[in-house]
Amino acid sequence: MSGPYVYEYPHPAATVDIAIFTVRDDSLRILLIRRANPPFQGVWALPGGFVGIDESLKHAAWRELREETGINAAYLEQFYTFGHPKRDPRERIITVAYFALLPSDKLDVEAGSDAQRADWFNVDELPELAFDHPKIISRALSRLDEKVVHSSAVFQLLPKTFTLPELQRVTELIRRESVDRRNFRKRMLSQGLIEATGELARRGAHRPAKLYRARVSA
Amino acid sequence: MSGPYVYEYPHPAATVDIAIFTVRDDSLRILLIRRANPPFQGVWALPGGFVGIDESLKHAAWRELREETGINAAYLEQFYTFGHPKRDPRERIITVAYFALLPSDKLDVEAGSDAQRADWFNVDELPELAFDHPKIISRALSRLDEKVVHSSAVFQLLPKTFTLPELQRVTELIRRESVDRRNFRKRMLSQGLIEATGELARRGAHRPAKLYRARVSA
DNA sequence: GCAAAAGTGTTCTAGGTACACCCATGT
DNA sequence: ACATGGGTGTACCTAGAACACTTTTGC
Repeated sequence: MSGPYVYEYPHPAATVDIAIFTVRDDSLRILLIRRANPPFQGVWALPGGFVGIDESLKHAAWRELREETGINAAYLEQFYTFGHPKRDPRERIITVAYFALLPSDKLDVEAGSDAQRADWFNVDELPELAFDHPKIISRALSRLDEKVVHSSAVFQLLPKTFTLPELQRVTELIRRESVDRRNFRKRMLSQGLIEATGELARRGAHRPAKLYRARVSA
Repeated sequence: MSGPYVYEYPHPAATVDIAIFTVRDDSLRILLIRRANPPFQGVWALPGGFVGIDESLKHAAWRELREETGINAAYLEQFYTFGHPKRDPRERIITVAYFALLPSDKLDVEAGSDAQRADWFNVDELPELAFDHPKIISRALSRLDEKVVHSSAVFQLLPKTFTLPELQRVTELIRRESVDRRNFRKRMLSQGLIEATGELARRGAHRPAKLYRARVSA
């Protein structure tokens, strides 16, 4: 399995890039890695890599996710493919972009341990980014917003059990607008997507919040 | 610009495929072409082709659209990328799928003239299809459904002016469910997306319908 | 005048929004 | 006791759903 590989016509390279989101320190965060090699050496970028010639796109995305976070259970969804001819200075590279949602309590040491190599950035305070990654992230964020409105994907960003204020906060971080607490509760509880565990979360000098879990969809 | 092209690592090929929709003879139709060469010679398939090495994905999609229909004005949107390693028996091919919406009155002779080569198929009566094109079409249809609910893309399937019953019919063909005429009218007119032209459409032995046009979004 | 499709209004229901006070805890 | 954040209910409004008769035309 080593080159050279010869084709009659020029072929682009294919990669996957992953926007891995989580909620941490009261902000929506995305995992970025510092590029070890040119081009854009030392610049922050989305985790990603080449698609194996016999590897499905989703498999490549899972593999990258595992390599960067140590996690192999997460919500993973393809959202767009970027293929501008000059988006990579080396050669023509088409990248299939995925986003992944990680529960805040599953953050692996691997990613957090070496902030020189990988770090979780607040989506509102992004550093300079390699390639067309600002565009990719911006599209990932708007897709995430749609997801939160029209599906139950938010739960993927929370631990198995969570409180309603936590759920509301995550929603607000993504939607970028705040909602009335009573209306939020009413809506959530009437939709039947969550159920109380019966436990309480004692988290400070105030009344404890009830814990809920996402109901497995029928 | 001729081979051979040599790479250190194996590269997939990249194509675009387009699901081109229109409404015709009271049905939602998709343009298919009969494959002239192996694999799947003689079998119906989505129009599509290889992405030029210096060509953007969207440009490739426009080019294919133009080549197959003669049209170069239409609603065109990328919706998913298919990359299963075995989806093409020849080599690894990753295809970026687009859908296009054509107004019923702009159908070009090119596509209609030679039914041996290209034809408009009712989406409910599709022939046997090459590759993973059934999967691509199925995904295109569900995306189209979402579009119709959440955006004003439907207008792209209609002539510049149209009647409310026509608009309703197109919506019903895509959504696959019928709605009450009065409620449909009320909703459309209250949204302010259409405006009356003042003209009437005399189309048979019955009361003529008012013509409307889509309002350019503010 | 008859068949065929277009046009039109009201009532009911459900979901969304606005809004303010009491409750359980830690210190 | 007090500061902090969690929990709760009502009134209003808007959008969607159900529903039947009249109008205009071509033949």
